[in-house]
Amino acid sequence: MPSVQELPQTFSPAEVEQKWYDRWVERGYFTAEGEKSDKPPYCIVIPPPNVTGSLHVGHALDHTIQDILVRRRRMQGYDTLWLPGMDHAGIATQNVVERELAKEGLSRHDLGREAFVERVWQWKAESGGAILGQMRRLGDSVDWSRECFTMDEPRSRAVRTMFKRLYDDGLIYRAERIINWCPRCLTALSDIEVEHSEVDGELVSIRYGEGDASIVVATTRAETMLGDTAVAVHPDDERYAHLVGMEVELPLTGRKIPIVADSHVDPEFGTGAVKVTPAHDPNDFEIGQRHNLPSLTIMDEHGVITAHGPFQGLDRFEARPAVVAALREQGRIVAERRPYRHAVGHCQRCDTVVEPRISLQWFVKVKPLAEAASEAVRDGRIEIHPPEMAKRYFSWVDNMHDWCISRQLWWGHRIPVWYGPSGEVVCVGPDEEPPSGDGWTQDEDVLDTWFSSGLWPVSTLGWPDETPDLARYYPTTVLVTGYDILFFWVARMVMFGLYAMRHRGPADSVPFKTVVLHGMVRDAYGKKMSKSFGNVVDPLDWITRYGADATRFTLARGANPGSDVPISEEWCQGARNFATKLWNATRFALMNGASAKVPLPGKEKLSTTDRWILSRLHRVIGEVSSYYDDYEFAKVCETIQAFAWNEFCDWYVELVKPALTAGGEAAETARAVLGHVLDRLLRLLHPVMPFVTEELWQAVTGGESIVVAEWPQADPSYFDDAAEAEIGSLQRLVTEVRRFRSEQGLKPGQRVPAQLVGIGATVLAPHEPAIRTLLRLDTPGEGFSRTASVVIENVTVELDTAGTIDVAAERKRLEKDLGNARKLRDQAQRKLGNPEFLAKAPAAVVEKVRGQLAEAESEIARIEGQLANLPRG
RNA sequence: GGGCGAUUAGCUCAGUGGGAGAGCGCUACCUUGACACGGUAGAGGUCACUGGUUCAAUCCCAGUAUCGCCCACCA
Repeated sequence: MPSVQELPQTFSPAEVEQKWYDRWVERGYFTAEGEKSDKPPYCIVIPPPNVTGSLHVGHALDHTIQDILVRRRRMQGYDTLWLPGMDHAGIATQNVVERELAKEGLSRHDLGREAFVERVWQWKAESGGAILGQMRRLGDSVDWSRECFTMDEPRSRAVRTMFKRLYDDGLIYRAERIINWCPRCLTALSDIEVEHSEVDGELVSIRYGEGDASIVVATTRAETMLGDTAVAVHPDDERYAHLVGMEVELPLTGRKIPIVADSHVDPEFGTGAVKVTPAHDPNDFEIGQRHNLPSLTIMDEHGVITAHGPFQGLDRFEARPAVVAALREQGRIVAERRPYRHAVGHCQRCDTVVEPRISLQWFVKVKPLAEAASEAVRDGRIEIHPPEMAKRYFSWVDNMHDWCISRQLWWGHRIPVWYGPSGEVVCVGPDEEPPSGDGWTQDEDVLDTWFSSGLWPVSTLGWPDETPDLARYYPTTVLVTGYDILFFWVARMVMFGLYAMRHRGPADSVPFKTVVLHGMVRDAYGKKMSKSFGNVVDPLDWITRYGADATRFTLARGANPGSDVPISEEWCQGARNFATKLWNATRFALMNGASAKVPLPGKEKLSTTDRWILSRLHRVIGEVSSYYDDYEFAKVCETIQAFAWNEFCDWYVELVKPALTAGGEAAETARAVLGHVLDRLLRLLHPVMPFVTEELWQAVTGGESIVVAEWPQADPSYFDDAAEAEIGSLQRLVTEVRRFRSEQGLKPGQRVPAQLVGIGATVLAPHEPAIRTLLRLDTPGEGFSRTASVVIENVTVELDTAGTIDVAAERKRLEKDLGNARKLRDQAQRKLGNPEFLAKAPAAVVEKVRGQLAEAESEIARIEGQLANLPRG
């Protein structure tokens, strides 16, 4: 425990952080108590970061919020479990490792499946270790004894169990359907892994058929016409009624294709006729199903044309202009619109244009799961915060398509299905032996990475086993994550959690009771962070230069609910400055013998100043506690900072200095109050700034650790309106005289003889010594000559400025103030003179306006008095 | 195309049916025995626009404009 002497002059975060984090872990503060605990449980599972890469500032925000919640609950006496872990991040990680291999001139196929996966595990070991180090630097109070990985043995078992159960329940099926395909990653993608963005394309209208039997279709993807198997028109479209049922010749191919009527077609768009390519467009696929049309695949998995003819071997983007050119040559192009902006799907991981493709894949039948997930939020078993975000949740779960879960990757959970020599299909549970014998092979594909993430809240607690942790910590209390993965992750956890734990009944099968969504971290101008823009913040860099506390404070300070989080280095410096301010205030207090170990004297012994700061402290404790309860982290930070800096440091410490210097009973009391306030203040701030508060709290209290200190309680018996009013009045007096001194160019250090006329009759009488110290006012001696005066409420401060004062400037200033005061008075009078106002406004408001009028009038009197006191000339 | 949100000081954002706020930035003065990562004082805003409701609107309602985000199978 550092003593006064050991507390160095400035705060150096690096040493303090390292020292305390190690000690916290050693002492087991972060380890959940588990079944033996008699405390209420509080559990958060971490959104597992991808093993690939390192933590970015978005993680820092996410972790800061979770750590704030967990640290506070720990102090409140909960048995807290913050469960850490990482995600194998299938496609993302595989891509990273493939890129590494490419540097060596190798592809994953050169290594083969087994060696490649081995290589990814190696990568995971290095990269994952770095992430754990970053979490320690941030101060994450996670339970390291329970660390998980989505591909470790227990989690893999959970995945296989889930797959098996869903399969047996008929909620997982295999089918040949049109799916999103990335021709670069060479895998299927789910709907949400496709990002739509607007691109400039070209809309060409092509005439199919000849003469009377011709029809014009419009397309942005001319190359797919090679795979057309029909043309569709709306059933009620009279323009084409005579053509329905006929066939037209498809240009370039010589094939005849039918004209069908389908209500999907919008007669208003384009020519009202659509070319139908069932193999390469999801809509057309459905039209094809409805009309029993053949699907003609004309591209391979790389997006290269396979159709026989002159276009064979061309990439889809080369084929497009080539096809158009060929059609133009035949006079088939009747119109072109270019550029034509339209939305095109891109692979979330590599930005390649996604190609709809018919293939055999595994799907989760989401309807029953999604309905349950929707219901859980609708009926309040899960609360989404901020509530506006629930709309997005509903719009997604209520309109979800079946989820394609198979991926043609090597890194991930291999699908636990075996195929027999005679076409048998066997889904193998985790505790079962796969069928052996000739001809049996396991499915080559792996599961979508979100399949295992969706199980995270159950799998990390030991599911499918009924472990003590699962019994105790499920449902988890809060889930904290960015709104960007509401669909990817949150909705799926709800679906899977409800399903996996349904034996517990509706209330206890939800994976978490509250979802706290935060925004994205942005730069100081609200711009998205991006490498190319050069505005990316590395949290470790800030931690190194300004400390983890400052970094965390900056993030929490920006975290207003429902909006993105802007941060800047300057603000981080400000947060660092705040830590330093606290450091020095504590040093000052300790240097003067402050301690939280001595009990606070009885109220009758406390000065008004003491009672004021205690009143404010206890009100702030109450406010801040409810801000914590409401996930209002920005307000938590703001309120604590404003109290600590603007009230405690700027006023209380300054006011108490004379007493401390003088010694005696008042000093004794002040020391106790300083200790009391710092103790509470530090505890209140600890969840946000864990390190500096620990270091200082140890020095002030000598307690074991602030990590396990009790959460401060607001004690209403300290609320003291009279003391607050009195100090408010004192502050106005001091500020007004300071203003006068500053505007009159009196140097701050310059002592000025003054008398405080009338102070004896006011509540400020006992504060006269403090006022004189703050304002550097000497007691008047021989030859005192009043050259100026400042009037505040019932006190006139008469000053001997030993020279001329700038009367004109002062008069100008006072007249401006007078104008403002009169404006306020007139406003209040107008209201009070309005019978309708008096009749209809609530009594409290009328009272308030009366108060404003009185205040304005006294202000006017004050200023007029001061103007009258101004020396002439 | 559908949905959501925003518009308040130079910047980023709070805020309330009844006298416009914070942080940073800016200006001036100050190395005062905790702190210059500091202190004191100050400047700066028709609360996007237009209508409506109300005794009273920055706040509620409608519309307009601009910006942002999400969803989406109009070729």
